[in-house]
Amino acid sequence: MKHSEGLEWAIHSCALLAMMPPGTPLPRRLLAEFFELPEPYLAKQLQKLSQAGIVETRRGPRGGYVLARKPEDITLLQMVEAIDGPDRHFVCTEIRRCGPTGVAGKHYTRPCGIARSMWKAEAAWRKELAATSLADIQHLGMAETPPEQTAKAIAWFQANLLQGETE
Amino acid sequence: MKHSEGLEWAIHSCALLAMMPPGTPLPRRLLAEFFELPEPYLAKQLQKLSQAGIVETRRGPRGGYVLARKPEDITLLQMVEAIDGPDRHFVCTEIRRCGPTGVAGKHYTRPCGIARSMWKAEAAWRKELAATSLADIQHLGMAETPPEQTAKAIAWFQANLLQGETE
DNA sequence: ATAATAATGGATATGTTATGTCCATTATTA
DNA sequence: TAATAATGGACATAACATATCCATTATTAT
Repeated sequence: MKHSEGLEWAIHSCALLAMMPPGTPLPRRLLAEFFELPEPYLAKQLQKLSQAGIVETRRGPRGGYVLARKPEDITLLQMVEAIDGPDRHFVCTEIRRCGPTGVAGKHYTRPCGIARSMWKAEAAWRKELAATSLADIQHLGMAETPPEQTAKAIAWFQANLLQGETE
Repeated sequence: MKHSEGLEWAIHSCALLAMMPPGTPLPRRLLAEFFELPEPYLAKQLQKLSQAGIVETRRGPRGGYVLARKPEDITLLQMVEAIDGPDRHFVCTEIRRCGPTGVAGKHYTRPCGIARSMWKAEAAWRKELAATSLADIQHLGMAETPPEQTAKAIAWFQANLLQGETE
């Protein structure tokens, strides 16, 4: 029971896109290089973000990924559901109906109480995720990123992404 | 990203143990038969519950499993952690330190904000689980179990568990 | 138009975890 | 002493996450 590592990549990718100057698509190759991630698999995660409408894509030269909405309007829950899917974590297989004492399904009017209790806890989790936006995460990130890294990152993007931009 | 099916079995097993007359150990064979579950694999789940101190075991004839505490004192969180482990679901691999712009680990004073946000949501989930006891679940279960099933269950236990008890 | 760039989506391979089974051992009761 | 029942280790299988590859489509610059 743990989240896929791809989720971590996806959220960090969104956080990075949120820091880019507006209207500057970031190609997958640079994203993968920036985090030292395997590009083909990262592609799968970005595809899911794209299909979920969280990022938009621009094909061709000078293309890449951009956020589809303002960071304030992208929640952690949306990113999590884009990658891990919308399904509940606790699956009820209705074992209460099985065995020698089970009765016909129609006699069970409500979902099993165990499932409902588990789902209630999941709802609390989702609520917290829905209350956290990419802007909130950005804010946390700014406070904790070492200044050295920020400087290096700016220089790196200058060299790799924006080279020739001003020629 | 979903819970193991064994978790469902474990919680239902505890709920069943909670309904047994006090001091009556329920052997694994009957538990498995009652829910139509594969006994050897159910054994693994019960072992975890036993190691976590949630159930106690009695070996030998007339042995089996009994709850180690009153249902009020067993929480959903304890059962979940017994089966799925205590680890966090979101694992932070610190990819912020990777790549061409990462700096030495000592410069990062706090855990990554993305991880902290995910963990905050998990804390809300755990809090809800910790607030739900086996007694609460029992209460929900009683309200939703068809009377026919209750009758069949009592008869079945009379026939299988308590036979010869009063001879 | 053409060449180069970049995302898409399908197919496939690999590795890890969950699921399931088996058995020898230990503990307990009749 | 024989039967019952949990324990824990070893092992097999199935499902899912991770990873790679490639042909295709879309776009931009020349």
